[in-house]
Amino acid sequence: MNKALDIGNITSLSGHDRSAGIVAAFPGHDADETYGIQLFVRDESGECTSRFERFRPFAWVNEALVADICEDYDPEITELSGKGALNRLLFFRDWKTLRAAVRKCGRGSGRGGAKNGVQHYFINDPVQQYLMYSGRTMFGGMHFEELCRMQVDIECVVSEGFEFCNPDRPGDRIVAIGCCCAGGDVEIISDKDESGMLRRFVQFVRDKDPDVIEGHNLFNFDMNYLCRRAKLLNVKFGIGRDGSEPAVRSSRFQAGERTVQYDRYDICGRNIIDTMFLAQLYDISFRSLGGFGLKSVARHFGLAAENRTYVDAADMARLYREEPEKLQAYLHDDVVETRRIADLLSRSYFAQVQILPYTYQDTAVRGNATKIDALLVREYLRQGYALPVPGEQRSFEGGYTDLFEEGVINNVHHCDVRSLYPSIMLASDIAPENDELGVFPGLLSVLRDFRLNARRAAMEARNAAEKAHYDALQASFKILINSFYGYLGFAQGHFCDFTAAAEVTRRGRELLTFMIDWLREHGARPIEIDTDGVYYVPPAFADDAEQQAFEAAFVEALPEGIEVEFDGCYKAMFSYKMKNYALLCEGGEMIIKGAALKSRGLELFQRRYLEEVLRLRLEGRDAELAAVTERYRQSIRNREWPVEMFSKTETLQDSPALYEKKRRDSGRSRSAAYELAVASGREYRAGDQVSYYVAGTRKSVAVHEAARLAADWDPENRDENIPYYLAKLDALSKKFVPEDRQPELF
DNA sequence: ACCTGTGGCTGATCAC
DNA sequence: GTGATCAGCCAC
Repeated sequence: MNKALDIGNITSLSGHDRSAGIVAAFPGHDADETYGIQLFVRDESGECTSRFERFRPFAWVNEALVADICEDYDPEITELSGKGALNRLLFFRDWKTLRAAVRKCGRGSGRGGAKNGVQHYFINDPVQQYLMYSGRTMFGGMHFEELCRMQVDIECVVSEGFEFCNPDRPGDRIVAIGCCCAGGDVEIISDKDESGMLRRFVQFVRDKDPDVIEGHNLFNFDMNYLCRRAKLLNVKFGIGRDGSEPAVRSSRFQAGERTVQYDRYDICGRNIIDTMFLAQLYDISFRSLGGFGLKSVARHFGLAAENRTYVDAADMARLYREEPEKLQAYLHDDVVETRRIADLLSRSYFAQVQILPYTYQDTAVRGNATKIDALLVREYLRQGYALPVPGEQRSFEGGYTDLFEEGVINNVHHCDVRSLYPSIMLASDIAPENDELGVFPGLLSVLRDFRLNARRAAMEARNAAEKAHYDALQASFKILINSFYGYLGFAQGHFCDFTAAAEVTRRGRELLTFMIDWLREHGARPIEIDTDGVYYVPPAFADDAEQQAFEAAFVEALPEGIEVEFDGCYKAMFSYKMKNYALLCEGGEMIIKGAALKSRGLELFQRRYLEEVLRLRLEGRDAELAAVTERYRQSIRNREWPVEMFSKTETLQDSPALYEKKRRDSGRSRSAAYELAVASGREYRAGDQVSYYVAGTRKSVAVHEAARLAADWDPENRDENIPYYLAKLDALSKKFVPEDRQPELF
């Protein structure tokens, strides 16, 4: 281990107890019925030892509430120092008592902030409480390869006459369970006797005793199906480390603007990692995934199983009867791909869990601002300081975005300020006003140094495993570092500070304005700016030395603590609107940015058409534009495309039930995706995607009436709306093809 | 029960 | 038709 990366002495970051990694922890009682936590710790030999530690769950309250709670629940009281409103820590004899006491404090979880008069706060999970109080972390000191990981996938058949799986329908059933543990072979459990299969699966989990169970869409499909079948068939699904069955509750997972409603399962002493969630989180930063299904994700990362077998899901029942070996091969490939995707995407969460007072499972479903909050709260707790209550929310101004030139521009350079907001916060000492211990700036600065060290270690790594380890480490830190600014504006954070957030962005805008002025004064032409970067046409340089002198002078002109990176030279740029542009790289590669140019809200044919048009324009081949438009027109008229080309995929932000409620209560407009979801009879929930196309023969149709599910497409009886799609193509062509290059109308 | 932020573009719907 | 509004997606 690189010495510079020993986080053992940075207590605010690593937790204050660096003893061996906990692989599992769950609440329980010892022989004399005292409440506590059962711990499983794996030593260097890989052996797991278990021990019980007494632990009293706790809650923060304001002193005014103490007398009232003491009356009924007899907590032990610790006075906390400092100015925060939550200045007493109450320890209760067990979880049940804590919950009852908290209920007495009033409604909500205590995160409503001062405006709601909230005077208490508690962490609603005993294991998380234990981690926060003890300063320990899950898997501390372990390597990713030492984790015992298991992958699961199941195949089901649907009763005759039904289209969708329903585990509560006796005629439906699981026909095969594929699982793989710790890099071993894939095991397929398949039998005529479904109860027997489930019992064998339970035994498999107990034998292998995994720390983590991974699967693609595991929460909303496989776990759900397995548990419900087990219940229906009266099989005890005791896969917990204490032999208990999984617990389930409805929860929400947020990935950027998308909210996914899911059935959260908790297996005692184990962690569930859903690779579909990880893929969605990945896509927030990269926006490159075509879809979130297993096959689509595997293909995107180049991880598809060799000689992959493909099976039509609707054909599962026949396969099960007639070609079971084909079904098994298919399931085998699914499990292999799931494992590979998890290998790639879960490392960063493994790196995080060694720092955060969270379980592994929580680390992979909870947001960044919440994680920063947990780090701050843990340090205040360790130092015996009171917690502040969040102040009242207010909105504030963001980054500076502007556009100075439109159209095709040759020889465009780009520069950006390295970690703009973190740099501003550190250079100008901007921190939450109520952070009296100065933990926020301390953490930020430690994390930044630490990340630079991790990045260096990754570059100097001697083997692939070491490189992967340090890469995951530095990537996780980067995400955490970038979340510090967002945390200032996060209304539920105990240390949020909207004035500080506004000051950060104000200085950012000021800096960008200065950069534009400098570029103009030195003969450059700024084209487009967004928050922390500028696209510009540099002045004509006689040679490389002149360019270097220009860039050095620019760097020199910037304030202390602000670094600029020159990170791109492009042959051409098509500047369309703010946050919307296309770049042609020196090597011929094209980069497209912006909702207007590459949104999933555009049908595939529109995205393809735009790609072709933008490339021709960037390469100065305008003469060929008319032919491209004409070719797309012909394809629409002649019905040449598969349905995927002109169908649209939308994510339901609300459940169909909530949509209908909003329509009734607040006059929400109709929307095709929801109307189709409701009409389908299938159970949709928030976060599900709906693909549809527009049918009919008239150009102007109400989309919500003319829309059809892509799944119901009949290639023998094509009914896509030709005038409607032609009009869409024409609208696009009018926007991106110059008038003199439009094809002649027929 | 859960939740980082603001800024910008587009298409669909709906009242006028 | 037109403008306002909203939902969805994207940039940073």
